[in-house]
Amino acid sequence: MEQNKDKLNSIEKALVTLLAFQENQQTWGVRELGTHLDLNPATVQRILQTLKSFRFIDQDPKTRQYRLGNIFYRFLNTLQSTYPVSKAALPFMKELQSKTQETVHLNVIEDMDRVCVENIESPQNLRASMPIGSRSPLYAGASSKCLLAFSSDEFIESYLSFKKLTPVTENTISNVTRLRTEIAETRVQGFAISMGERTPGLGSLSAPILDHKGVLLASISLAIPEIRFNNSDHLNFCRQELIKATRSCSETRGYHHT
Amino acid sequence: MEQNKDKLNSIEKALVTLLAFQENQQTWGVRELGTHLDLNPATVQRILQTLKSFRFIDQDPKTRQYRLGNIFYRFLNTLQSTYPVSKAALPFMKELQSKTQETVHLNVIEDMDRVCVENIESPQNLRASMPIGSRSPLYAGASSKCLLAFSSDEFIESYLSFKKLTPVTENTISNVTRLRTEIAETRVQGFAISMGERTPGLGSLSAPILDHKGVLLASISLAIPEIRFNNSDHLNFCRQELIKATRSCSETRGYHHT
DNA sequence: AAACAATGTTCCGAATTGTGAAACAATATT
DNA sequence: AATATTGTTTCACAATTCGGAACATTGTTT
Repeated sequence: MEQNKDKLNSIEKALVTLLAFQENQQTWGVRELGTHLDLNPATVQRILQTLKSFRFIDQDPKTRQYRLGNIFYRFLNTLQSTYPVSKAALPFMKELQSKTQETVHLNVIEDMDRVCVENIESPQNLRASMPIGSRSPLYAGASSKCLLAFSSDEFIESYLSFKKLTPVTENTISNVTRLRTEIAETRVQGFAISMGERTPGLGSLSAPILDHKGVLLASISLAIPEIRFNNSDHLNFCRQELIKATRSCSETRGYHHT
Repeated sequence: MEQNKDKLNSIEKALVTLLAFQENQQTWGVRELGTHLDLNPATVQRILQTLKSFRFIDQDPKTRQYRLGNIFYRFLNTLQSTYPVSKAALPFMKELQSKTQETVHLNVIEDMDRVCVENIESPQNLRASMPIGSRSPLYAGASSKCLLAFSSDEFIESYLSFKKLTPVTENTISNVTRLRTEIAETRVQGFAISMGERTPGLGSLSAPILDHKGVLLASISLAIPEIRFNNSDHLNFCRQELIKATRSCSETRGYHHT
């Protein structure tokens, strides 16, 4: 753990500790976490006790292991008030779901991943699911590709130069050259499309919300089961309504179409 | 800010800083936050910069003010994997929504409030909305009263002895004696019912999920628009299905009905 | 049941870091 | 343009944090 004059080391350790609690390892013991973070167990113990006293961390009485505390639900509420695009997009998403009868979700980029920040599920019996908080890499699925395509050139280059493409499904793009082609196409078309790249049997369409400077804010996406995705009338209708919704929403953010 | 040998002061300050970002004040300036927390501006600045470097905090380039970072969506994902009741309840919630065609939501107690941790919306045009993360006091609405009623006696006494009841709507209970009566009734009936206490025009039913020791884990609730709430056949059907769902779910947690 | 291993927790002297007053840089207001 | 307000940086000093070791608790093996 390297020293840096701009950051408080103690707080840094606490944040790194919190970030250890992920979907792939939800619970940690003190010594286990110490090994993982290269910190002395006594140090970890103190950090965990401080986090626990504020309920950022909870301790299972049975196993004595530590896990994330429920207080994090509080921050979700704050986030949805803080970022105007969520609030702005919701009415357009509702109308879109009403017209298409498909699952609609809103995504943003967070730490080089796509993350879902709002969703409205399809009322149909066969429907797609996209929980708030779910993540995927920026090359798997229409939402991700759309977000990547409408990001700044700097971001795209930075992402492509370091990111190793690991396929999510057999349909995922795993070739940088191919991905660059998709990015270029997406920019021209104004939307992204995919079939089975992230979840087998599930297709999606995605289009961006842009601000008054043309900067990407988020993407609205439709998640469509394959059987309905393969109906070209339905797919075209969905595409048109999606473009309409994202354009209208972008205009509320000051974006001007030329 | 009191000294305590068990907690790391620096980390404590960071956590208190994060907790300042709430729905009622989403953005803070450095000096403003310093005044609010009774900390020197230079101290706050360093804390914010550390939090920012991990993206727990974001700075609006235009206003230079600080707000919560998107990374908190990451923790929501972890939470939903961590707590078994969420995963356990989801199939029962889905079936309940299917049968009743009403909005179903799962709630837990967090910091003396009810907080929504899962939801499945009704497919009907007139439907109730209950976003994940939304909160209310433990005396307003069926979910809250259900959670309170099935909490430990210690918790109930502690809550009632210090909490000032401020009405949410004109139908909210604002009298402690009345609330105690409702708690007793709820315990006997095994479910709670309310009409317009939290949101005008919206009724709800709620029943608890209990573990093998009869300890409260969460409550499953149906949110029903008033027009359908007033249909007694529908309401009775909903109640029966709700009780069935929560009992079945409790049994998966080892609860035994006598 | 006893012995051993592993884990969470606490203590205390040494080492390191965090703090706040003041100055500076950037932006907003008059 | 001048002034006020805010975010940011610097540095000497005070305060806190750290880690090794011991202790307490729980789990596993014999």
